Amino acid sequence: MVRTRFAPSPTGYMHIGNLRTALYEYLIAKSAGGTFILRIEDTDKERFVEGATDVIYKTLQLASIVHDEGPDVGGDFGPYIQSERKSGYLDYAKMLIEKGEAYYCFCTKERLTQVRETSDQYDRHCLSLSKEQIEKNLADGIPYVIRQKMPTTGQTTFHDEVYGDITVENGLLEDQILIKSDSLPTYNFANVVDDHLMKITHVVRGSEYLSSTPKYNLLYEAFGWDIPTYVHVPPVMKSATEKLSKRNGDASFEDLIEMGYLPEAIVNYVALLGWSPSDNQEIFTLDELIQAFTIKNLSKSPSIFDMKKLSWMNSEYLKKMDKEVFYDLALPFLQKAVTRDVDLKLVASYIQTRLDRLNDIPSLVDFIDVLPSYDIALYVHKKMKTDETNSLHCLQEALPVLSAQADWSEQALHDTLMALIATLGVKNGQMLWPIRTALSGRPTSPCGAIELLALLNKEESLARIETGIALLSKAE
RNA sequence: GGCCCGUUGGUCAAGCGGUUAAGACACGGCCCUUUCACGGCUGAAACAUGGGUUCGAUUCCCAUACGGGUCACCA
Repeated sequence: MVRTRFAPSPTGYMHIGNLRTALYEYLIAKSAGGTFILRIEDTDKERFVEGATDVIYKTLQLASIVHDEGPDVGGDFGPYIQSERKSGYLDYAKMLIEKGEAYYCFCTKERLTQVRETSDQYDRHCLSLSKEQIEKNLADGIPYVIRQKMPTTGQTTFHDEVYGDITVENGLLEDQILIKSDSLPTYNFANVVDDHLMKITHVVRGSEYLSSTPKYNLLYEAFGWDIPTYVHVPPVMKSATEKLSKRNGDASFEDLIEMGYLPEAIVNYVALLGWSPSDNQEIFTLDELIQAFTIKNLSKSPSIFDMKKLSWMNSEYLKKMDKEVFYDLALPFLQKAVTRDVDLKLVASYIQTRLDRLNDIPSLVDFIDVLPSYDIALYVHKKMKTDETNSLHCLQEALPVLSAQADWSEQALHDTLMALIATLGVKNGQMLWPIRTALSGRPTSPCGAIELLALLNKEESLARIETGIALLSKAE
């Protein structure tokens, strides 16, 4: 039975790399029919941020990465918040002391900084303390930490599913602290104990933990516990040399949502940053990801987050979306930009295929409310064979005909204009391009001249065409 | 600095000793279209460098370069 866990520390910010790690953990579990667990690692009191756990719940929920066990949903291996498991860690550390694998250390911080000036490792000063001295120190209430006793010779080799076998010299490993002087466990220690107690089979985490993994192994061995399968994943980068981070002000998952990206699109994109399927599929539902996911297709090297490709993927999701669903999503954005009485459902159908993000909607449709001031150079279009002069002419011809038009339906407008075009002997574009321009005041619009006429009402259409005529006449 | 890891087009990436070195994003061109977009077609663009091993290296080994990580009573 595969069991994975996502073990964030609540800092109030869920960056993309974190999200991806959670996703991979989820996928590894689910692709094997296993269990995905959420555990909150809050052993650092100083870094605790109020409400940060909620950010984690919210993000996972939005991303549809649902945990089977966790602080909010419970489970057989709780509590799932480390600060609530506190007493247990000390007992386990003492177990190690009895086995001779760990020892009390009473060194002061001052002494430690002094030691570090001449050595890059702790000098094991307290390892040689006699039993009596230790008892006395303890009885006197002298603050202590508990350190793991590392072997000084030999090597430790561990296996990682993505990086392969990695070997390090034991002599390089410091006697790391297991229990801090506040009696709380360090992250590394709490991790090992909890992963074992929660029966975690696959430890999935960022590659920055690769260097400390030998220490983990030694800890498992000291306890006589089974070593889990390690899966280290490379970081998500902002550029070749910078990681994506809060410090750099880079977008978090929540920020991306706020920018108008769909959670499914973000999850899909992020899955492909560092993992690839055996075929060339790119658009995946979460279920399809579960089906397709394999650890062996995980990449070793860092990947740069590309907003452009995310945008593309988001537009793919938008395009595939059911019309009604899209309309519901788009409506608030449409209403933000358009107050005129037009068929917003129709507008939504025009913009659905030409949109990267929902937030781009207002700038696409705000011309409907107010005709922007524009340069008459917009009337010049080489391919349409239009210039200021023939544009003016066509608009002048169209104005009376449209004024006389009673049926303002798209079909009727189409027939009328086509008849006019035939009468005048001009090309379609020479009539339609100027009208489109006069109505939108923009180089591009979500639809063509006829759709625009029908969309805006007769009065407004005629007024805009008159504005166009006036502008062009002035230039003559 | 020691140790560990990484390096295929601008970006994401496939590749697992013999390939015309896939595909996607972005970019250019063409077609379609009343604009833009969508869609279709198409173009340019890559194995960090140097040594080995081998009949043959992008693939294996070793150096070098560059980049990253790690060396805490932080996670």
